[in-house]
Amino acid sequence: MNIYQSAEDYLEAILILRERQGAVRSIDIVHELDFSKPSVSVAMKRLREHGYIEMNAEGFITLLPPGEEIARRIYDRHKLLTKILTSLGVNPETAAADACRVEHVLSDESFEKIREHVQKNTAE
Amino acid sequence: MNIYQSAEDYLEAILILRERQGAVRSIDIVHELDFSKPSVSVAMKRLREHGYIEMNAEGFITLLPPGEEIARRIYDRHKLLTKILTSLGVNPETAAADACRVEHVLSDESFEKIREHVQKNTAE
DNA sequence: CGCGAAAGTTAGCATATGCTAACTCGATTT
DNA sequence: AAATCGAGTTAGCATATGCTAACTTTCGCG
Repeated sequence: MNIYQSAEDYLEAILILRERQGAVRSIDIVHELDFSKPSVSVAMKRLREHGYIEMNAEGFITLLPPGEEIARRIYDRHKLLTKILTSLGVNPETAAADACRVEHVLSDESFEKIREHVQKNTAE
Repeated sequence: MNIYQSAEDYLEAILILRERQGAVRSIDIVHELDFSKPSVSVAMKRLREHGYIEMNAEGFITLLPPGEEIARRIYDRHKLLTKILTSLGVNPETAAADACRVEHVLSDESFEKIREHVQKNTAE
């Protein structure tokens, strides 16, 4: 994986915002992640240059396939982690905040094992 | 908590080395963490200045109470995370590597819930 | 028309954290 | 004694990632 952790966060935020409200601009990400406009602007420039997103003349952002894939992967992990933590009794807000940090650093293998575990214990 | 993540790693490494071999010098940390000598030297200086460790004239390092507490906390978490991941079927090496990263970012609450879960499922 | 707000950008900066190069100092080896 | 080696340090650098200040551009409104 040759992408920065911050890029994963931005791509995930774009996906979340798209699901929530349809169209996504930089300013929405500013509010979602509580970052400054320049930080988001520079990050979007990087994502554009790497082919992860596209921005049209009005500033609306779309995920290109590589960006979509990363966003989806991270967001899936986010939901999975939130699920297992809340199932252990962790407060949903804390679980979501923890998921935001853990989603970037856990190996594929661990995610798969957690997924299997959740599936098994949800199937009942 | 007003300590850097890297400081947690260094303090944990000191504790691990102490348990493994008794005395600890900077050079041991260099080999353990696979960092350069200057990186470790500068980090030890910071830990010294913040009262987390002490170094005698020969360069031997001891954890002062605040450093010991942090090291112990992180190391406990490391072991707990490794345990739960391996119990889910994750390869021990992968589990340990994941634990190294997750141990810094998970909330106290999540750790406690994981601890309870492990205890319950180990008691049988 | 011209003012002001909203969105985006550029420039310059700060911090955490790693690195290499090059030095000191003491011990060991030739 | 001179050279070498091992440990530690300092100086200077690189990168990821955030920020503020200040600018442009566009658009709606009085």
